[in-house]
Amino acid sequence: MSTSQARDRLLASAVDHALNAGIADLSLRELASAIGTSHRMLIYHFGSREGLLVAVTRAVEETELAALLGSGSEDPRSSWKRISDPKLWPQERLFFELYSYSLLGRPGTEGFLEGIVESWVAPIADALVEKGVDMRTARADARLGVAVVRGLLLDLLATGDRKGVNEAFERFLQRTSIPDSAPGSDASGFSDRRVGAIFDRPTAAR
Amino acid sequence: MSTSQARDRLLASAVDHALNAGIADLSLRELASAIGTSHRMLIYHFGSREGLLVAVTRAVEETELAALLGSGSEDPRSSWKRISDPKLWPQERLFFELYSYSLLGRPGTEGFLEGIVESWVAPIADALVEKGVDMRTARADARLGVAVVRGLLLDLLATGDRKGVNEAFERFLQRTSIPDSAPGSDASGFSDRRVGAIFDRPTAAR
DNA sequence: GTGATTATGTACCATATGGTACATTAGTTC
DNA sequence: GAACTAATGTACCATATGGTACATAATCAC
Repeated sequence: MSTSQARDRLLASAVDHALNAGIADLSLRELASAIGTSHRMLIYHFGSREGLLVAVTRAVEETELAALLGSGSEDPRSSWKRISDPKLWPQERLFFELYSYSLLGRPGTEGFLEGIVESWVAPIADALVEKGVDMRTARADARLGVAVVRGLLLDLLATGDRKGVNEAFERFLQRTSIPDSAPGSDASGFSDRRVGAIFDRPTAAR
Repeated sequence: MSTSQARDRLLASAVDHALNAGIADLSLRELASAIGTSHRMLIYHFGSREGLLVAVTRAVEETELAALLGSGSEDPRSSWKRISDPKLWPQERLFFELYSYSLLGRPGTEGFLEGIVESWVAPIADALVEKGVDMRTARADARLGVAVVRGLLLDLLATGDRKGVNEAFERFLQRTSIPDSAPGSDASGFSDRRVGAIFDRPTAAR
């Protein structure tokens, strides 16, 4: 195993290829010839097939976190629009593929599930707490929001029906805020007009 | 390929084994020895590895529909309680595994996505419409509900944290103006007496 | 019982796989 | 330019895989 530029390039290519072809039944030789190298080189740089899987898994993990938490504060519609953009579909498909491998304990993907919920929930919940929502409710709401996003992404990837999925997301928003009516009549953090708090990062302190 | 009792038994065993071990990297020989037969027999009864995959996929599909839509009308809490029962986890894990394979176009799982959203959404939406919700809203709400369930299942499978996930689901119910379950006054649409409709497999909007 | 169909066992094959041994080239350091 | 290390190529190996050929047993029809 090595840590070099060559390795980095190879990894980038490998991830890129996995975005389109998946990673399940990918043999070293297939992958190698697809990205213009030899299976010998993959083993040289990653130690083994499993080592490669680990590397790809970590890369996807990081990309996913970055991509889905977005940059800074956004209103939820913008967040959703960005997240549900077809350009990200391969990334998300791969995410779910690795998710299921990890659920099955497939070697090389062990760490993938660690914090896969918490790393999204925590920042969202924190933001809600800052708005005065009690911690318990905030966490439940955040967790629900994450589930909605992931559930709708699954739908979107399967059906490709952006319109229908967007309407469902819209309903989620409508139901979780009290548009224009008396604030304070709902204990939910979502009752804030700026529902986007859900997607704020912790660092986007306000 | 054949259609016999022997085949049925084999299929049942295969599904059962797949529930624990997944189906991705399952070789015919592994599976065969695990369920007490020979890889020769699997090929005899299913034609090929892919044929076996198709059979298993279909079985999982059916089981999933039956298991998740439940029997008869229930209030949403009961439905969720049943669906999120640890006994069903292997089933659901396999469901998500096949979901991701199908997303990747893996041979043998092609049909899996067909109606994978619609077959759940339609009956729920119908129930909502019968309660006076307009069709468009009903469909959006139903779709959201399906996403919530699947999203929370993903969470549950990864974290095993029933308590936390249950709280999130509870928040969903609270927000959907579903009053604390008075049976019959259930506006969630998760209760549906016409379960048979489920099997009229409407085709998905792809 | 006989004959046919179904079911299973044994043995094999061509192929692909992950991994290794060993040699060779390209770069960098001194 | 010599010495050393990183990078790559060639060739190979043991193993596992899906699938097949062929023989054999079991089951059932008549």
